[in-house]
Amino acid sequence: MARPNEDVEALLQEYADLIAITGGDAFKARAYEKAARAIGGHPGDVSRLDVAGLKEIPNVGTSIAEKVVEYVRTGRVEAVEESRARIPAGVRQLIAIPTLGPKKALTLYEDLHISSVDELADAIRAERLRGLKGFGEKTEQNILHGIDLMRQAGGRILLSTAAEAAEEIVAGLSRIPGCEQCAHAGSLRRMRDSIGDLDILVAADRPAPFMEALTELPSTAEVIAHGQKKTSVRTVKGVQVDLRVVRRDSWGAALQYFTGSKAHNIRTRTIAVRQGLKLSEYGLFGARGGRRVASRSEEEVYARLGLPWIPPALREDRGEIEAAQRGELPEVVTEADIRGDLHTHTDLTDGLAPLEEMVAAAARRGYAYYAVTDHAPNLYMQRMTDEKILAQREQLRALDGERRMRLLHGTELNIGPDGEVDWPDAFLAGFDLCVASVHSHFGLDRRAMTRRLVRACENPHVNIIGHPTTRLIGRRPGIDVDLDEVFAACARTGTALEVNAQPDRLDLGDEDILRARSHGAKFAINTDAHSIPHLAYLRYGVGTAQRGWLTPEDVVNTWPLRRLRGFLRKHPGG
DNA sequence: GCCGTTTTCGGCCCGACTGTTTTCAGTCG
Repeated sequence: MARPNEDVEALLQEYADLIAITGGDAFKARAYEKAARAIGGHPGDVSRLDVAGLKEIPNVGTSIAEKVVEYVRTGRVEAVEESRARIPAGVRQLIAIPTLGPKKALTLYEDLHISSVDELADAIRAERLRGLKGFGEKTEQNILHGIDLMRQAGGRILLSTAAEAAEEIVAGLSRIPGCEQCAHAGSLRRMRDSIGDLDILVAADRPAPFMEALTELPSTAEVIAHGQKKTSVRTVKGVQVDLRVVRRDSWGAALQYFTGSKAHNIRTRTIAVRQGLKLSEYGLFGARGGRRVASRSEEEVYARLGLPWIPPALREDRGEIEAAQRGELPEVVTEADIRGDLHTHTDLTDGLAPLEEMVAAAARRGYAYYAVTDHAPNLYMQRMTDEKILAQREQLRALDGERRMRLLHGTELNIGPDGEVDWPDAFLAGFDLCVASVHSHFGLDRRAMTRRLVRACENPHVNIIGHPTTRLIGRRPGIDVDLDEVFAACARTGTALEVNAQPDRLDLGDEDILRARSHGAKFAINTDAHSIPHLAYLRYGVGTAQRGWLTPEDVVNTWPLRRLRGFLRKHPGG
């Protein structure tokens, strides 16, 4: 089984949804949700555990442990199958629509026999929802808007989903004899925030074994096209994968070509033409004689065009060609530059792992420092208190310095509608750093929202604006705010903007980062980890930062601790 | 369904907001 923890998490979440839709015990549904999250966030491989081992995971009891074992052994769970038989899959799709939950979904199914998003959209247009209990005009509009949002995502998948699928496929194909090189290309290699399909590239003499292998992978659900040079499949998770096999001596040109972007490639091909050359996926050729002048590596291809190698994340024709020609390409930040994570949670609030386990996992990543920033009291459901956070601080101080990693005690404050935060100044002064984020009142008008965020920046204790736009990719647009004013305020006050690495956030996104950087703002690339596996999401944040042209100088958590502490004091020039 | 120095039953993160109601259900964080 490929990604057992994620598979099990998805299955239990589905069961929780089905229980909720069928009007089952809400607490039972929540129990499955909690178990799903716990298993998704469990660092070990759950497919290797027996019932007793599984029960040691918090929120997993006998019943769920037995279902997990049943799933690992047989690939299915009888109880889930029974629920699936009662509720069509399309009904479950309905609750993915923002503002539409399980209760409304069941009403739509029972009263109007609606069992897909398309049917729902049609029914609203045909005014079939009129008179349905609990459905008014505004509800119809909200649902239609939610459906629009979903469709805008256009079947694109999250960066993390794409990366995990690609790595699995690359690993599988790399094992085949005759594989000289294998890698992913396309928008995944450029680390876009969502991915349409996967491009996998192999260098080998004989394409056939690789084409065959792709169609036979356990993750392959459907073969879309199966040819000599290209094979396309759809995975069980609905991701389209295009595989191309090239000869080894074309590897560099092919990788460059299939990495894109299209706009970047148009520029490189134009440069080739001006030099009397022709660039294709097979190589860089003399236009007349067709003699191959470069193709083995990307470096060689770029060099022959008079350019340094350009990091994939920059290849969007957003000025990287010109910068490269001037010799002014940014030395973009890499994962190795990051010295610590400045936004993380523990099980004191909604994280899964206790403090000492999160700290140990962070230390294993080789960080020089690490900040714990659990939620503040105004996120009421987390039930934070002064006593709890102070007790955590003591516990954290006791762990400080183990394995040479320094610990910072922080919190994630809630920015209220007026820009105020949870605690008074005197209490905030006790933290090493404060992240402040918008978690409510998403609908303020632009002026109020802008004033709100600027006020947060002006708070002398607020060091980082967490997930600044609060967008959720494919689910919720960012808040309506004058970002330029916020970015200017960040630069003026010494408040960093977060590049939140959670794959469904990636917030700020690349274009906003570029704008913020032009204001002179600083950044912090943070995982917002709620479990140990989340610490590895850092790479998606780094990729996003690279797309925003950030260098280590721009990113405060690449700095040595001493310099970071100076920044956290927010004194001008500090 | 999970959990327990309030334990084997009876709770379960709590409150705000929205839209539909006419006193509250549903959804969200």
